Amino acid sequence: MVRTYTGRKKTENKKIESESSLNVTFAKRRPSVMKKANELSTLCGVQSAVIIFSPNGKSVYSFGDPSPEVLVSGYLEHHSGAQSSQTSEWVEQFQNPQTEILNTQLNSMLARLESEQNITKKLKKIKKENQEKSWYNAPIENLGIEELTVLKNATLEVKKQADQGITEFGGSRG
Amino acid sequence: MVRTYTGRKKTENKKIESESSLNVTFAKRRPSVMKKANELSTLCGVQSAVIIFSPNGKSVYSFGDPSPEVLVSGYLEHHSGAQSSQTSEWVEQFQNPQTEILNTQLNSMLARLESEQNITKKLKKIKKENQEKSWYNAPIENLGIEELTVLKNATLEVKKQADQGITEFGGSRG
DNA sequence: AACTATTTATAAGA
DNA sequence: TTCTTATAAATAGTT
Repeated sequence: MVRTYTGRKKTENKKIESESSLNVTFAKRRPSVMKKANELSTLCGVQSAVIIFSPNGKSVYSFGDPSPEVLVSGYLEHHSGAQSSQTSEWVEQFQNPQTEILNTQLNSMLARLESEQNITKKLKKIKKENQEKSWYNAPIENLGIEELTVLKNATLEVKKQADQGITEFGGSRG
Repeated sequence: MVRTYTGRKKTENKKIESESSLNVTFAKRRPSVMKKANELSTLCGVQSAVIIFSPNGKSVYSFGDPSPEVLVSGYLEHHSGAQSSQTSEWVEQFQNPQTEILNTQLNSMLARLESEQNITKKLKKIKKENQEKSWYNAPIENLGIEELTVLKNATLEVKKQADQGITEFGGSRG
């Protein structure tokens, strides 16, 4: 048989023109970026977050260890205080006097946003999805990064709520 | 000669115990995550951001197309309004009535923080680093993700300021 | 810090 | 579009 298939070619460095292949590439690469970030967090015990918008800009995908919002908050806070002294040294910002005040308010608001999230509601949603898809019974290796994030966060939430006597998650059993 | 080297072993899935090898792994993997995000942005024309804290938590590395702050702002804004309908559907938050008000204030503050950054100061810093390292003369392929980000952002800034008659960047010539 | 054997990630093709 | 496969990249352990 004649074999015309030659495997992947070397990388370009510009936007993919064909919209269909662009979407295919996006679908393949987006989970990989998040997976890599997750591995880095796990292997090195560091906090990381990834935020990616879809090609049409209408949806956003995020990964965060801890949650993206918490890490984003920490990121903004970090930039308000001591400057990092390594690679990101070139990021010069939030240095004006008034900024400190603004940042205090900002963090306060982020904290309020955080606390306003109803954790119980979030857990109900997760539980509902569990019943529908039962991905939690699958081998860890087969889970997507989103499911792993849910699992990790859910575990933390459940542990947190367990201390308060709330045990709604995982209560269903036939 | 006897060859005892066997190449890389299969992956684990837990935190690296040895602090030294943890740092080595972090140093190897962090740039890769950012490179992948940058490729995704370039190839697919999408917005993305990565935020990674160092193992000691004292420094933060970031990549953003556009800048991390802008994208973070967009991310927070996105979560305040319409819910994404795809993979990140499970992210339920910022849904309370009061949240909308908070978020408007938040975005307003972020905008102020943005504008308070002195772009000229940033460009001076970049220029100084250019003179010290001259990475801008190296082939694009050899540049790290941080330098590429600087280059990209600097290009945009210069273009923006050029419209205003400000041309401080790139003014030195022996 | 530089070097290789392998493991992963993927661009195309079927 | 999902699956397959050759090849490009990433990287763990070694030196």
